[in-house]
Order: sequence, then C-alpha cells, then structure tokens
Amino acid sequence: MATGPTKKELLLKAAKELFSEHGYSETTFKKISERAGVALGLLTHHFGNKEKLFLTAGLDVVQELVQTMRTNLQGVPNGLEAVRTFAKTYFDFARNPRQDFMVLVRCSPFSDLKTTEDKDVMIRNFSELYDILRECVQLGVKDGSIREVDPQKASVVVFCNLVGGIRHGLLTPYGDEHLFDDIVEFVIYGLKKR
Amino acid sequence: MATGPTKKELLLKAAKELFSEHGYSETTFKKISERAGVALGLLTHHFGNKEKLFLTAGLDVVQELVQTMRTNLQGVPNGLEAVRTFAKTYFDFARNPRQDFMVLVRCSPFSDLKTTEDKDVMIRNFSELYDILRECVQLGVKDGSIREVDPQKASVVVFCNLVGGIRHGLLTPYGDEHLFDDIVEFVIYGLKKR
DNA sequence: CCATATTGATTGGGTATTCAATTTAACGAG
DNA sequence: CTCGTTAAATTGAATACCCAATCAATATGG
Repeated sequence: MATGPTKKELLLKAAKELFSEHGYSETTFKKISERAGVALGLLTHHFGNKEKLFLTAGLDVVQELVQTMRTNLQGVPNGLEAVRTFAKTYFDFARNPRQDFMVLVRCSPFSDLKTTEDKDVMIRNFSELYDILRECVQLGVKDGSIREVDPQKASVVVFCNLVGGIRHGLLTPYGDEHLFDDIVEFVIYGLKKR
Repeated sequence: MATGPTKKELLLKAAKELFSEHGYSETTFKKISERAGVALGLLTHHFGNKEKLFLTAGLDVVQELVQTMRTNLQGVPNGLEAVRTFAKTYFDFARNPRQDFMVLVRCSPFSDLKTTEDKDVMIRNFSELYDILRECVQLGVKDGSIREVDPQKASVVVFCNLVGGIRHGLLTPYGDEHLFDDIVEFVIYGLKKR
C-alpha cells in the first residue's frame, strides 16, 4: 500500500501555510481542516489545542532552519565567511515559500504564545540559532578575520540586522530585491578586520 | 468650566495602551471602553470600526515620532551625527511607554491592515521617517562625515537595524540593556568615513 | 478485541457592530 | 437672558456572527 502523508502531516502542513499567509488569529481550525481535506476534530485530537499546534509548526520551522544552517556552515574557511554564510542561509531560508518561515514572522513566537512553558520551549529552540551565530563570530575573532568585538554583543547585533531585514523585505513595501545582499554586505563590512 | 480630555480622546488613549500591551486581536471594544470608562457604543460612533481605530492610533504614534525626530535633528553638526541622533531618538521613543510605540510593533502595520487604502495611508506616513533618514545619510555623504554609500540603500539598511533592534529589545528575551547602544555604535561604525 | 483514528454536528463563549432611546451641546430668535 | 429647535454625543442592551473545543458515533488496524 503506497502510504502518502498521514492526516496529521497534512494538517500540520496546512497550518504552517495558513499561519504564514495570514497570521495566528486569522487562521482558524475550519480553514486548516478544509485546506488539509480532513476532519476538523482531528486538530485537537492530534495537537491538543491551537497554541500547541502553532508551537509545533514554529518548532518545525526553527529546527529545519538549524539543520540547514549546520549543513551550510560545514567547511567554511574562516569566521567572517561563516557569518556571511549564516546570513545568506537565513535570508534564503526565509525567502523560500516551501519552508513556511513566515510562520515565525507573522505569529510573533515570543509574544503570541500565552503560557510561559510554551514560550520557554520556543526560546530554547531559537537559542540554538543564536549559539551558532555566536560561535561563528568567536571563531572569526580567534582566526583574525573579524575585528576585536564582544562575540555575544556582536552576534545579537547581527541577528537584529537579519530580523529587521526579513521584516523589511517580506512585510513592508520598502527595500528592493537587493536589500538582503545590502544587509549582508553591511554586516560583513562592520565585522571585518581592517 | 474646566474641560478635561474628551471621551473620544479617552477612548483613543485606552486603545493605544491596549494595542501596545496585547496586540490587535486581543484588544476588544469591551476592554477599551472599560479602561476609558465610557460607553462601548462610542467606539464605532467616533472611529467607524476596529481597523479604522487602529489606523488612527497608529498614525497618531507615527506622527508624534516624526515631530520628535524633526525637533531632535535641529542643529546637528553633520550627517553622521544626524544618523546617530535619528537612531537614538527612535530607540528612546520606542522605549517610552507614554508614546505607545508598541502599537506599531505589536500590530504589524503593514500586514494586519486589511484594506489597501488603509495600508496606503500607513505607508505614506511611515515614508516620512524614511525620507528624513535618507536625508541624514545624504547630508553625511556630502559633508564627508559618512563614507561613499548609496543613501537610499544605506538608509534602508540602517532602518533594518532599528526595526530589528526594537523587536529584539522589546519582544524577545535576547539582548541586554545595552543592545540599543550597541546597535547605534555598529551603525555609526559602518557608515563613518575612515 | 481493543486502542486509536476519524468524523462533523453540537456546545458554550466571545466578538464587532447595530440601534433605539436618552442626554447634552450649539445657536439663533424673541 | 431664555426658550425652542436641531444636531451631535452617549448609553448599553440586542443582534448576528464566528470560533475553539467537545463529544458521541463510527471506522480502522494491529
């Protein structure tokens, strides 16, 4: 028997798409079940409630991004290039509709979640990304490709660039198709040893 | 007769506070009218509907920011310092609870508004800020305090830094109390002529 | 045979918006 | 200043709608 995706997977896929397209509160169980083509009741059966469903969707995206990041960072020549790769991977991932990255952008994972446990889970998973970026900066300071900066502070600032870039590039009418490249260039310029 | 604030003003004030604290969909007419201490029906009477109310609240904040920006930028010695003042003013404004800046952050002005006319109104008002920042960069390139950059591109990149900084500093658990200063420093470092 | 998956109608609660009724304010004529 | 008239402000209950979550009934699979 050719087993395709399970109904649970279909629901999660539809949920990720709808969260991406219309945000948390505009996405209803009815719309999700209709897009997935399965019964409405399966949502609570498989995911508990709406918030848990979003958490599942969001974590799915974050973990895939972490994995992609780890893969792309293999074999980078130095810390500065690692940061460049990190930024490019981040933007490429966000641009790719198949990844449903907008789930995280549209749904404010740190403010829309209501229970503190759910927030903590999301925070822990996001922290992986921060850790990776910080290690890139640390590496660069050590190997001399990045100027003398506090890796902790610098990595947060770089992350702000990425977050702001995503919001500008994908949510506002400002910025052109080169925005992401411009940001990468600016970040590298600001870190490079001179 | 000592005329205090009108009921319309009380409603708008309460709406801005609640939008800031809990976002668009968590803010209800009931909560707004209760906090303002006036009748629920006045909301539609004065503002038409919920989206128009949010638009009014958002525009109020943007226009106040534009005015503050213009004031603070008077008498800056050169373009680079103008950019620094712009960034500092932006962060100070966002940090100040009295300004209800979080209305704009929590309510995603470019993605939550439903009608294209409302989006256009918001876009036009926001553009004032972009124009001001671009002029600062242009000035700096001319007076030699900023290196040779495309003012259009550079100002958008700087804006991304500010937007990302706000989200990190006020919405996520990452970044410390010096984050805003770090970002200003990074931006200035990336623009300064060497 | 039992646990799990699946269905969709039902439930209970909450929402923006409407509306008829009432109060207040504005303003000119006498 | 004082009515009288009219428009605007104000009220909160009523309306109509939508949603997440429940649940009893049924099917499936190991």
